[in-house]
Amino acid sequence: MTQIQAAHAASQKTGFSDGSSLDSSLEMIGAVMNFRRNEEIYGEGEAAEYLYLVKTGCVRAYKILSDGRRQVGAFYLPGDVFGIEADAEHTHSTEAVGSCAVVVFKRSALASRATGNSKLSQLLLDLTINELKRAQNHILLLIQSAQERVAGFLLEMAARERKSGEINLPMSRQDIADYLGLTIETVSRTLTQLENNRAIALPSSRRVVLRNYGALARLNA
Amino acid sequence: MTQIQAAHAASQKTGFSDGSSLDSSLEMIGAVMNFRRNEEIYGEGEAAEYLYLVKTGCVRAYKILSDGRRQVGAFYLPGDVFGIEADAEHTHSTEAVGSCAVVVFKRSALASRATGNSKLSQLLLDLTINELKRAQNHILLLIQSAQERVAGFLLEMAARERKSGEINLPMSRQDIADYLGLTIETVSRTLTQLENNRAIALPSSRRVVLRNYGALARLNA
DNA sequence: CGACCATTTGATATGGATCAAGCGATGTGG
DNA sequence: CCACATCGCTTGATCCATATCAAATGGTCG
Repeated sequence: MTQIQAAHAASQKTGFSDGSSLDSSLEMIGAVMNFRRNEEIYGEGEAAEYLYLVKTGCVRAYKILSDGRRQVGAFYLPGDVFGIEADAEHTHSTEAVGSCAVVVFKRSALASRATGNSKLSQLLLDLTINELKRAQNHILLLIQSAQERVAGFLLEMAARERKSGEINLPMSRQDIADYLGLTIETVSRTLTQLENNRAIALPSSRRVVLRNYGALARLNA
Repeated sequence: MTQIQAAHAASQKTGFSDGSSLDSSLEMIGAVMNFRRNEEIYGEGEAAEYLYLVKTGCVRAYKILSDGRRQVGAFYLPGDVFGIEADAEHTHSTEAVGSCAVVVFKRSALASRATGNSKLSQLLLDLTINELKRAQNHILLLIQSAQERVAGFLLEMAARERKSGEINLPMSRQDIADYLGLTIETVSRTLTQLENNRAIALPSSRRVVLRNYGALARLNA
């Protein structure tokens, strides 16, 4: 299930019964903000008063380790909600990957839309469970080989982009490397290997055509 | 914060105001079940009607990949609640590491204890956020070197065991290896390295004395 | 056109996996 | 109570996947 689908499902289950999607509901109660490439949205450790819905562009959540290494925990695409990965404080910093627009709203503002507090809690729970599943899937990727990680990443992106066949990668090789726990060189080499195996085509470095879905899926857990 | 503390905090926040801890509250509404070493508690994909509270022993949550590799997602110790890592179905299988006792109760049974449904939702949300944080920490471990992973694992266990200084490992080297994405040989070698560095002592293979906490912490993110 | 940045490609080094053997503790049958 | 089998752990030797170091290529923007 993609995040968009999850959000819709969550809105169904939680009483947005006017037929509107979660994102259009939230859009009405929040302000749209625009961020430029690499601009910080919030920092790790900040109070987590707000939730965010990606309208356009892509957001990365990351941590910097004491020795300077960077760990990218997630990428958020249009329709994804982020900022839920916390109770009192955010556990990651977030930045715009490229220029992007997000809807920002106070957690507490949700209460006025949902009929009764339990609906709000249910929505937050659904979103958190989604985030947990994403993290569990990420863990699964990280115990595998470089080929398996890259294939898994491409399949994940393809599932989320929803235009089956071709993926547009908004993020750099370095972003992907830091997400997969690999180096930029290994990511690049692995992509060329997959291209040589006819599993994918790379019309440009940020576009990936899935040529042999089965071959990729076989590399996946 | 340990899971026990988290559970207590959760019970405070969610209205178990008679001063009892979460686990003793749950104990009253669930049945105690005993499991033998390696006995399955539930399987991946099963309906997730129940929640579980560890009374004694240790439980592992894991997945088996298509090629037979095993991924241990978490260890649960006394005071920990597990089974929340899911909405409709469990995302992992769970087994008793050694013989253990758990309190089992229906999710829905929580409602009768909590005063009003929102309290229940809040409790579930707190537990889920805790699980999410655990997963995020796990991700952080998996992008690091073998030494860093093992050191991080020991520190995590020490924090949870709460008898600072000495850790009792209920799980085998294979369990640890599958949790850390390493081989059993590498886990073993890394532990002996840490022993040679005077960071730990190993009175027996399942007992670890933390001799130089700072050295371990320096290996940690 | 030229400078800059992202990406690819190449050569080499290395950490952890793999293959293999030895060791120690625990339990079982004689 | 001892001899032996078994299991979990450690240690050793070698191999390989990925990191590291280095350079070339390509794409973008002033």
